[in-house]
Amino acid sequence: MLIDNKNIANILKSKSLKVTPQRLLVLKAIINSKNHPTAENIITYVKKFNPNIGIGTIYKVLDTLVKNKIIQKVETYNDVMRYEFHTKNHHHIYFSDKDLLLDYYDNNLDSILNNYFKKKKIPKLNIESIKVHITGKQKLK
Amino acid sequence: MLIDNKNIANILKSKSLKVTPQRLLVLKAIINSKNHPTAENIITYVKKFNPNIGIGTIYKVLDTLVKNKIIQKVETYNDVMRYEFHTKNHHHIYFSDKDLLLDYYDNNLDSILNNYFKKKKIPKLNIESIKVHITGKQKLK
DNA sequence: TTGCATGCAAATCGTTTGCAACCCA
DNA sequence: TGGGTTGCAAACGATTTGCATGCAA
Repeated sequence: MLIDNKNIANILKSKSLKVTPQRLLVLKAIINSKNHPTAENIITYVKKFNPNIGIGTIYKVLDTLVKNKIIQKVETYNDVMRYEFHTKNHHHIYFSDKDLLLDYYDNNLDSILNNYFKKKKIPKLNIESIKVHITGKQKLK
Repeated sequence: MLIDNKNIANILKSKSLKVTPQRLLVLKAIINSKNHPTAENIITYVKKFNPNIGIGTIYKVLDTLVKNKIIQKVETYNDVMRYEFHTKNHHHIYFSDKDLLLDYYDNNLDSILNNYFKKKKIPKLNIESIKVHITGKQKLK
């Protein structure tokens, strides 16, 4: 998918959100980011192109995007929020030695898990997503 | 496992940590808690038995316990820390409609995943744990 | 035009820190 | 006794809030 401002504007329009330069910038920051930017990462990126943008505005935009399911919050072990573009199901690999979180796509794994939980029903739960979180350290050699 | 102060003291001693009333209380709060208490939950519990304990002390005790792998931090989607007693590998079920996080034990699932990743090596990664995170909503009927 | 969005600054709140007094081993 | 631990209060830092102004539709 090629990303330009028109594409991003369409994402906003599809949710009946007003298209503003601030929202375009914030959303572009997240889409262009390789790995789960923190609010601080996003602020740094956005300020390069619009130094006058308010921090509060950025947080409000992030909140709006999350509420509209355009982006989502990522679970973390420390206390800063990370965000990612809302995309198809994927898993996470966490390098604990580096506090680095990578996406991991594996259709094969997805179907194994889906089949497993299709058979093994969990009482009173409608499953919406099944994600695997792998923790490890970098192999040195 | 029956838990009394002697058991908890032994956990601390096994890590060569000094046994103090504050540490006993904090650790007891976590062990007795059914589901992943926040620091605030722990503070409330502990203050019932020792109103004079300092908030800073509680955070320092939590930090010490995490560093000694007696407890661990739990990944969350909001910005408060949650803790759990360090125990054998388990998975999490998250009820998004209630912000409720439950433990899920499944040896069968564990071996499926371990076998899968034993075959499918991930480059440059020494896996330490594989956890499944299931998100869903409560089934209404 | 009009209501939603922005910029700004103050406020909030969970967590951390520094240090003197304390107390477990 | 001595070094790790505690209590306290101030500091910190990420995020939120309120409000006047601005701007997209």
